[in-house]
Amino acid sequence: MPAISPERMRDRYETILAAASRAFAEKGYETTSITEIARAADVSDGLIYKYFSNKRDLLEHVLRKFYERLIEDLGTKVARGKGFREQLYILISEHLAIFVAQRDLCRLFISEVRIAGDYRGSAIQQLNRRYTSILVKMVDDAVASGEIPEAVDPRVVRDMLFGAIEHSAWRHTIAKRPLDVQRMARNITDIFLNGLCPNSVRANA
Amino acid sequence: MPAISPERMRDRYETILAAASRAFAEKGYETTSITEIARAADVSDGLIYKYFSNKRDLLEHVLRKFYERLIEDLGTKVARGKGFREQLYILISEHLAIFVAQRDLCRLFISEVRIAGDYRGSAIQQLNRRYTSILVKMVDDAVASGEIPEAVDPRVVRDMLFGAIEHSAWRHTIAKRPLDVQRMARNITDIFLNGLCPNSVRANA
DNA sequence: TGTCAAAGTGAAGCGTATTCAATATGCGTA
DNA sequence: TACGCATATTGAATACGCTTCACTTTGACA
Repeated sequence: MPAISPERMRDRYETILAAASRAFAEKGYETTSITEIARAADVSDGLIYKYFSNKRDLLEHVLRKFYERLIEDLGTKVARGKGFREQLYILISEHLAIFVAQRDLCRLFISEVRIAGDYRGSAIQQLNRRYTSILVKMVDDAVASGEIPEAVDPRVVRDMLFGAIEHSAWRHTIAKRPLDVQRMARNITDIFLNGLCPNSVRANA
Repeated sequence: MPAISPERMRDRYETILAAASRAFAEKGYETTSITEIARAADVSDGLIYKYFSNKRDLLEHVLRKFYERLIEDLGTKVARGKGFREQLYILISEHLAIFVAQRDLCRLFISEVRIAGDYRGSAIQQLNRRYTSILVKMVDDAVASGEIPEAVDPRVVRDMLFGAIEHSAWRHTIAKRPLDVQRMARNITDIFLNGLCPNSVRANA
């Protein structure tokens, strides 16, 4: 016999989450206080702790919601491409586009999630796995179909590619410089596909 | 007419800096308190604020010292290589090696420096510029000598390469998995030089 | 050896996350 | 419709950590 209907509780949860999302995205995690979030959601400070175990947990829920949508979107969009080369371009440009469309949440994710000591094994890491596995599968398929050499390790490609994209986008994010998604996506795709010195001997040193 | 000799002040400064460096590297920035650092350096809490303007400033001095040594080392080591390909391999493997030798300070750098709102224009960013300019110069020279095509934008390469290296190393850092520097350096160098699909048509979409 | 500018102290101030005892609310029931 | 009670909700108290500041100690120099 609950004191309140499940719908209302769901409402409260969503309201707090939305308020936190807006505040964190706008002002950053550290500089946003629980009191501010509480005011924005029109609840008391204490109530937040009935819905979330602490401030960090609140952040995690915010980013989880954000990430979940991303995965769906990327999966369907990449699936439309035919062949490895086209799919790679789509993945890169879509990933870059997110940095433009959701700059503040991306900044929040990169600056706050990474540092968490408990990232390993966290729900967010699970989501990251699913997100990046889209690329890993692409590379696996391309190796199987002979589009790219067997020597290529999909996990190395994954780390390199997402690192390259995020670092490139990050620069524009903090500089608040506009980011030409198409151009950058073409640049990155080109280097990944063809390298800096096409047609040269493999392996060094 | 100073109350104390400059040497002794220098000593105090170094002692506090060393204590902070150890503590931050070991426990992280947020979880280390000023009181802990003060105790480790055998001074009072208040004195730290005579040498550093605040906790963040203390962190910045720690990372600056760390970075300054890196720049010197990388510059001289890369200069030993002959030609772009060899120099690129050296740069990548040396950069990766730092993550192994100085794991904790690297983690501190990546997790704390990036997020700072005042990163742009900071002393640390200046150092980062100098560090990455080693690669930019390499690429400029390689373009000039015809080793790589003119179409390649050195700044794109810079962002991609350092992003790729750091992301790859980061995974091993947080997982506390050992990192095979030679192998990873060869993998990364190979993909950057030759790409995933060697000998194919340029540009997509 | 005395002076005093500066090094050094540490407790108080302040801001914020978190807890908890008290209160208000509204669902289920008669 | 009204009552009982589980629980949603409150907000003041607590805890903790950075920072300040009024005061004390030190030691270089005359």
